[in-house]
Amino acid sequence: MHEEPWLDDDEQRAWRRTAAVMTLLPAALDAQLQRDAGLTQFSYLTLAMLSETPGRTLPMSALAATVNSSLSRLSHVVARLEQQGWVTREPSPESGRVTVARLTDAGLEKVRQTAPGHAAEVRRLIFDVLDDTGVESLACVTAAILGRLDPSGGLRANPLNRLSPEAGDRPATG
Amino acid sequence: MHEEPWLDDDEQRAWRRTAAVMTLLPAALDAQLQRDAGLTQFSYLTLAMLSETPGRTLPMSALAATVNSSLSRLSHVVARLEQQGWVTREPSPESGRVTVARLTDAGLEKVRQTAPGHAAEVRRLIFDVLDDTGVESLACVTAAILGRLDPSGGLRANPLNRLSPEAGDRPATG
DNA sequence: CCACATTACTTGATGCTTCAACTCTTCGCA
DNA sequence: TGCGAAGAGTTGAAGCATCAAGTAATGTGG
Repeated sequence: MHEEPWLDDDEQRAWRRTAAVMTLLPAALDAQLQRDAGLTQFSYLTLAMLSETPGRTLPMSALAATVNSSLSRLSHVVARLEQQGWVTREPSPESGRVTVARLTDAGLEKVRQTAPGHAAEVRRLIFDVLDDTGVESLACVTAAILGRLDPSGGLRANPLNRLSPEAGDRPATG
Repeated sequence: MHEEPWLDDDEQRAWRRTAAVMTLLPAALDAQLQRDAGLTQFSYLTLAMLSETPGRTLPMSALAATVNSSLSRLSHVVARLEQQGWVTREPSPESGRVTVARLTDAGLEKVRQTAPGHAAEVRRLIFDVLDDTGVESLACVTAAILGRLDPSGGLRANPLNRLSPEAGDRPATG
């Protein structure tokens, strides 16, 4: 913790660019998903996390932690996904106060259709412009910041993101 | 452009962390501004950009480019800022179709009160956990990504962000 | 000099996010 | 065993962003 709150020139430069990326990158990724799949980044991520889970089910709070969201936000989103037929909710047999979300077959199909295009956009916007050192830098810097944002590690710094093929799931484009 | 849309393990790791940062960092910065000043990051940025401009006035479209937003979004936000008494809008004398936004004295005062706390939070969440190399890495990586996001450079990759003191404006905390 | 496209901006509707309030269940504990 | 606290989840309202459509002013080709 410094005494001086202001940023020096290098920090200033880094911060301005970071702020611009934080504005433009999510907008670009959302635009692709909206256009090609009618999904937001968040609802896609929700489906994707379920698709990675054995049994394709997760309690709402576990899912919320996985996608770094509040339970309230997730509840609203899952309600919409349920209306689309991509997710169902059932009371857990194990505890009366937990609700488990389950990805339906239609939901899994939706993820499978959407994933390649999304992965391609992530590659286009991020990894196509970075060499190996750049990727390493990005991993380091974001790890450091995440440590500060989420000191407990309770929220998933590491959400599986449905951008690598499962065994036997390699798509035709791959 | 690769043939393979999927990400390898290193890219995967970098992307997951980046996605988490893009979720959590704006939320954290918004929380600080909301709590301490009743502003969103975006409305703060709008005020801050005006405060940096000679004459504290900018046409709406120039301001929109500066803060990386659509004109529509800016118009709604400026309407709210106008209601708070921090900004006024007047037709430009130079062209009948441009509206210039002007930061009022109250608006400038608001920025001055809000800036140090916001800068401190940016420092706490980002720069306190990065050494010089980390700052350099962040600047490089974000520059590369911005180049792809905004190839024209038309949107400001470089918004002045009211995080460095103006001459003679160094606060008591500095 | 007049139609037409373009630029600059606003507005209203729609949808997503957040916040606070609420229910229901389970746990702790006396 | 029974009561209060904490956990899990939902809901409704309010705020903010986005989108499509609209107005008004200004260039531009014929």
